[in-house]
Amino acid sequence: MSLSVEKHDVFQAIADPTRRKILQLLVEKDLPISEITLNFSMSRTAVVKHLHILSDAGLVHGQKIGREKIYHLQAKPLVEVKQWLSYYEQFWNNKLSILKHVVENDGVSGITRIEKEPDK
Amino acid sequence: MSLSVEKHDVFQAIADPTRRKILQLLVEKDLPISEITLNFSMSRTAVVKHLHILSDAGLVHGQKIGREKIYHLQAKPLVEVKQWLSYYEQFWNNKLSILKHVVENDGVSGITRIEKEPDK
DNA sequence: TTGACATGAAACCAAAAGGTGTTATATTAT
DNA sequence: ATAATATAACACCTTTTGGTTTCATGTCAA
Repeated sequence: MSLSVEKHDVFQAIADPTRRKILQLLVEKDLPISEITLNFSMSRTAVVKHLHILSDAGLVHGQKIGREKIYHLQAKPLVEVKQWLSYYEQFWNNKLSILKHVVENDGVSGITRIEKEPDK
Repeated sequence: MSLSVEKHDVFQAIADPTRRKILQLLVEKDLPISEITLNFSMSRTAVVKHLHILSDAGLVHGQKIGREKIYHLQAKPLVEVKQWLSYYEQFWNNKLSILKHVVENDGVSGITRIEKEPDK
């Protein structure tokens, strides 16, 4: 009953290009299913399925108004992805962070020549 | 032939929990396939398939040393996800950013009561 | 009230995903 | 040389995905 039942995983929800495009469309403004569908070359039914997946992940919310169902973007669940990413950020930012992490965790293999190797 | 042929999409690569766990394992240290497999209850062949997908996305790199193939984490491709996310960050950070965006893009529907509503 | 519109819901389908097991090959330790 | 190890390469299987079409239902406008 809570706001985040999330039957579908956020990571899986954003994995599909079509769904990412839907999110992008909803950034500009809320849209009914029919208008969302206009932006794709697939059937309305297919779009609806994507909307359901996005909805299950908590990324959009559809509200029925009259005969239309207006979808609205809800970006909050993306925080989970953001947090997951932030953990890995140190591994592409600079090699010193990697060294630090390796030393702290006694990992050794693979880190052969760290010496120089200019950033990037 | 370039370093980023990326047959597989990064978004799709990180969508699977098993693959995310593999990345996590490789954070600590480089590992051969056999050792990676020890962490899962699936066959080595299945793990190898996940490694291929991660490799196609540029997230790991396997180097054959002797009879072992040592896999190494390469976080850089995650930057793409980070950038994609940063675009949406404004929509969960504070409502003022949303208002700003809406005004700039003439989107109107859906933004009903922005007035107060304390940050978070 | 009647037709057009917007969505809901169901049945169906091909292809991709995620697994399995078997067999072959290269490498290392004895 | 030989056995054990580590991986590669297949063939095969089941479930999930992403899509389709068809039909039913609720709502709005004339």
